[in-house]
Amino acid sequence: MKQTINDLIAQALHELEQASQIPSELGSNIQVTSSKDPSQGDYASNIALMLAKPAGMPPRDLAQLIADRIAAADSIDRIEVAGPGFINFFVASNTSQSVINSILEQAENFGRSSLGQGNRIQVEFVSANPTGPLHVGHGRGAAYGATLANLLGFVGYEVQREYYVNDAGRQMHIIGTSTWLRYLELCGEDIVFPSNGYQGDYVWDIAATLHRENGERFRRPAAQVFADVGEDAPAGDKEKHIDHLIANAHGLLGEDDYRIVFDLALNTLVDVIRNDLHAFGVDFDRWFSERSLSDEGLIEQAITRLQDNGHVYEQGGALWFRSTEFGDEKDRVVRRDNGQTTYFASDIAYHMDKFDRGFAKVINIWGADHHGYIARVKASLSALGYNADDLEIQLVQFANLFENGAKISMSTRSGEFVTLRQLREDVGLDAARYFYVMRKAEQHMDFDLDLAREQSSDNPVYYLQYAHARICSVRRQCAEKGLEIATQQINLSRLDNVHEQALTKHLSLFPEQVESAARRREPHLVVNYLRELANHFHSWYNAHQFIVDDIELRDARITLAVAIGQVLRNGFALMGVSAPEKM
RNA sequence: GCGCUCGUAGCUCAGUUGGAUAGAGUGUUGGCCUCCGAAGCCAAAGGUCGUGGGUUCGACUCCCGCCGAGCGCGCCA
Repeated sequence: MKQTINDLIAQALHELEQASQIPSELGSNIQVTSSKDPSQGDYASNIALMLAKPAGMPPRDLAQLIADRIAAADSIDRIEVAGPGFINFFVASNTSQSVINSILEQAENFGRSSLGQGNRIQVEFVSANPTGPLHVGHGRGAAYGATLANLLGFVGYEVQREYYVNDAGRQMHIIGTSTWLRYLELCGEDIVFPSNGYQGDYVWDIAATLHRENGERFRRPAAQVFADVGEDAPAGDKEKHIDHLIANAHGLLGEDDYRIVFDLALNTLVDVIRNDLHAFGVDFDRWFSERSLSDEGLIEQAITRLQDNGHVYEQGGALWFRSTEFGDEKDRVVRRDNGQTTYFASDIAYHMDKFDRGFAKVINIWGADHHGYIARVKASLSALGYNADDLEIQLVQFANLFENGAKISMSTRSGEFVTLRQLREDVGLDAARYFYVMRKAEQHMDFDLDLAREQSSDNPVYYLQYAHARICSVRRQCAEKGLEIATQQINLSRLDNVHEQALTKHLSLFPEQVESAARRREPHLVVNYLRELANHFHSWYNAHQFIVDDIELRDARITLAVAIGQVLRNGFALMGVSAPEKM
C-alpha cells in the first residue's frame, strides 16, 4: 500500500514537472508513513513540506497542488491536505480488509519477505566462557540473539547461529584446576581452596563425576600440590597462587591426565550450557571451538597474513599488530614475548575464518562491556583485506538485577549468581523470553527478581497470550454450539466499526514491521507491534459480540479474529513464546 | 583523563531515515460481567523529553558544551 501511494505521488510530481508547475529535478525522496490518528487518514506523506523550499512555494499550496494531481485509484477513498502541509490518504475499506484474506492464505508465512534474498548471514551470540552455568545476565543476549536470528530467517536470510566456545586460555585452566582440587578433597586430601578458584557447587559435581569414574587415579599428596605456590590472598598474590597451582597440576598429572581432567570440566560445562539454552528455546547450528583455531594452525595463518600485508612489527620481544593504522586507539600484541599468542590473535583468526566461510554478513552480539574491543577486531579484518563493514556488532547492555530492593552482583567465580535455569523455573519460559526482548537491547535495564517471581501472572506476555486464548475460546464456543463458520465468500465489508477498521489497518502493518525490526536489528519492535495488536483486539472483544445471530456478520467477525490469532502466532514464533489455546 | 552506551510520567520503558496534540505498562482514583474467558475493557490524573546553546518550515530525534549513570581503556580471557 505504501508503495502504491509512493507511485501515485511520484506520478503526480512527474506530471507537475512536465506542466512546469513546479521546478524540475527537486530530488524527490518520497516518504510515506502510516498514520497513528485515524482522523489523519491511513497513510500520510510529508512530500510537500520537503519540497516547499526548493520549489519556492508555501507548503500547503504545494500540497494542494500535488493532491489535486494525484490520479484516482480504486484503493484510495479520498485525499486531504492537513496541518502544515501533510497529504493524508484514506484507504478504501475493501482494500484494507483484503489483508484478512492474505493472512488466511499465507497462514504461518504471512509476514515473510525476501529482503534477505537468501544471503547467508551469521549470528554469533551468548558465547559465554564455559566456566559455569549461564546466569540471568546471559539471558538477555540469548533471547535477543535467538529472536534476531529468527527474524532474519523470516525475512529471507539463510541464518547460521553460532556459539564461540572459549575452551582455551587461562580461565579454563582455572576451572580445570578448581575441579581437580575439589576432587582431591573428595579423595580425602587436606586442601585449602584458592580464593581465585571457581567456588560454585557445580565444581563439586564435576569433581564427584571424576572421582566416580576414575577412583583415585589422579590423587596426589596435598603437600606436593601446594609445593612452592606461595601465599594466597589476602597476604599473597592470588593470581600467582592460582597460576602456580595450575603449573603444579600439569607437572603432577602429566599432560595426558591433566587433559582428561580439563576436558571433563570443559565438556560437562558446555553440556550444561547447551542444555540450559535448549530449555530456554535457544539452539545453535554450530559450537565453534577456540582451541580448534590453534589445532588447525589458523592463528599462525592469520598472523602470517597480517605480516605479509605489512601490518605487524616486533617490539620488546613481542609481535604487535599495527591496528592504529585502521583507527584503533593503540596497537595490539598478537604474540607475547614468551611466544604464546594472545586471545586477540585467536579472535583475529576466528573472524578470518568466519569470512572465509562465505557469509555475506556476520553479526556478533556482545555484552556492552566488550565495546572497547570493536575497533581492534574491525581493524584486523581491514588489515586482512576484508570489508570491516560486513562485520556488525550489536551490543547488549547488562540488566541490573535487584533482589530484596538491593542490587545484586553476578560473579561466576564466587559462585554467587542466579542461574538462567532458576529464572526460567521461577517465572516460566514465556515470561522470561518476553521480558528480555521487550526492551531495546542497548537500553540499560533494571530487572527486579522479586517482581518477576511474585508478579509472574502479571507479566505482559500474558496479555498477548490471553488474546490468543480468547480467540481460540471463541472458536471452541462456535464448535460447541454447532455453528459452522464459512471459510469462503465472507462479506468483510460488514467489518465497519472503528475497532474493526483499526484492526485491519494494524494487521496490514505486520509485514513491514517485521522487515523494519529485522533491518534495524531491533526485535522489540515486533513485541511492541504485538502488544498493540492485542490491545486493539481486547478493546474490540469488549465492545462487540462475535457470536451473533446475523450469520454474515458472525462469519466476518470470526474470520477477522482467526486472522488476528494467526498473526499473533507468527509473532510468538519469532519471539520463542508459546501460543496457548487455553490459559 | 580518554572512549563507548545512555538520561522521556512516581516506577519500568516505547517513540519508525527530523513531522501534526510526546505514548504504553505498572502504580493511584473512578466506572464496566443475568452476554463469546474480568489474566480483560473504559475514563481521570500524572511531563521544563537531564541542562544550556546551535542547525530549520519543524527537534525527544541531528551537532556542540555542561551535569549525571553504567561500562571499557592489560604482553588477562
